[in-house]
Amino acid sequence: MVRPAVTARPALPARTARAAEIVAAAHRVLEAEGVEALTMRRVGTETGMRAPSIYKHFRDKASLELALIEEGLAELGDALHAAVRDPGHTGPVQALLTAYRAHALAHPNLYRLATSGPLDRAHLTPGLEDWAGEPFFLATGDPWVAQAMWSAAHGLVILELDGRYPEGSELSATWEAAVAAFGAVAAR
Amino acid sequence: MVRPAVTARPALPARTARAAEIVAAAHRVLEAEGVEALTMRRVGTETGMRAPSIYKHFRDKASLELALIEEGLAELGDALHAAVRDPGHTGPVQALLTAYRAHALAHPNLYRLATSGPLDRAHLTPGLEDWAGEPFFLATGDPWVAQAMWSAAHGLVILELDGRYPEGSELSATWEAAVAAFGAVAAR
DNA sequence: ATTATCTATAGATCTATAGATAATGC
DNA sequence: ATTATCTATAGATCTATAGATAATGC
Repeated sequence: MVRPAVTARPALPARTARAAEIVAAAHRVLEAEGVEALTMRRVGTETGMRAPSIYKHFRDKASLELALIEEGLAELGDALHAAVRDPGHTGPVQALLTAYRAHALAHPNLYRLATSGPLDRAHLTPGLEDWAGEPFFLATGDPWVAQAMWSAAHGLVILELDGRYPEGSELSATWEAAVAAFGAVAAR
Repeated sequence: MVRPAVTARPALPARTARAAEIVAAAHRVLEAEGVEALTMRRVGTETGMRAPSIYKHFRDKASLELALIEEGLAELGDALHAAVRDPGHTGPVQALLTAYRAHALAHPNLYRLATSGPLDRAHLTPGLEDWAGEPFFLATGDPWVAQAMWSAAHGLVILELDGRYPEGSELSATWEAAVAAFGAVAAR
């Protein structure tokens, strides 16, 4: 369920300056070179240190990745909340889907890391996922329509990022079809 | 675009008996143990040989994976064509989405391998992707609605396979919402 | 003769730890 | 004293090739 009633963005965990630098370096490496380049060695050199030193700031690679995932969800949530807050003349469903696609295409590798594969919820900032998904509830007024629309947006985006659409695809027409479909069942 | 006018399932490449055994073994390993278990060594032992021997039958690991991807697309296409051929009392949109989810959940690892990440189209059997997606056109009557619906189905399924839905999610309600949304814009 | 298989191994990674050394804080 | 860093390296893989040996086909 995409839950309503989450109002403010949950605070991400506090970090020392050095840990924040490492996360920023990892973010740069990931976005510029892809997830297969995201190694402790590469993050180290990007930060100006050796790989083993990172372990003084992060217990293991998974916890560094989790920090990136939280950044990704927070930034995605920011973009989506902004879209439903000021939907313009198009209506909230179209505004939300347009913002979703634009954000994912602008940060493809972080988007993929944050939304694909299993998620270690036990260590994720509580409420962050709900907060990021809340705009879908705000745009549709129904938790199940909201969840279906979020899932659809993810499907459209991830297939585009993975280069999965056959040649000749008119992605804008595909997105318009999704807007029409969910616009037809949104309660507001 | 999800193209119409593809009628018969394209024939998959011919294989020697040994190559077919290797693909079958790889299929078993993948489905039972996940993609990280799909190594040449593991496929070898499953076939009763050593890893290097596989290279007499497949040029490299990627071409063995491509064989699995083609099997996955062919089996998915079979299931979807069957659903639109005999939609029952529910109508084609619901029949198709129900079949899509059921097939993916029944073969999660092969589904993921066949639909996630980049695809080496240059070596894929021509027409196979189009044929697998054709049921979406048959169910909706419009190529862009079809492509949006296929993308949405993929999003719903991949998030379920990845354990991405928050606790308390009623996935059947989410799928019903998707059925309602695309049922509202389908031209037939 | 040719093909399929085997053993052995090159070569390329990666994560993470151990232990030494340098820098910083009280 | 404590913390951050370094070098060195253990340990774990994996893909793919080289070259020898066994099995099969004419």
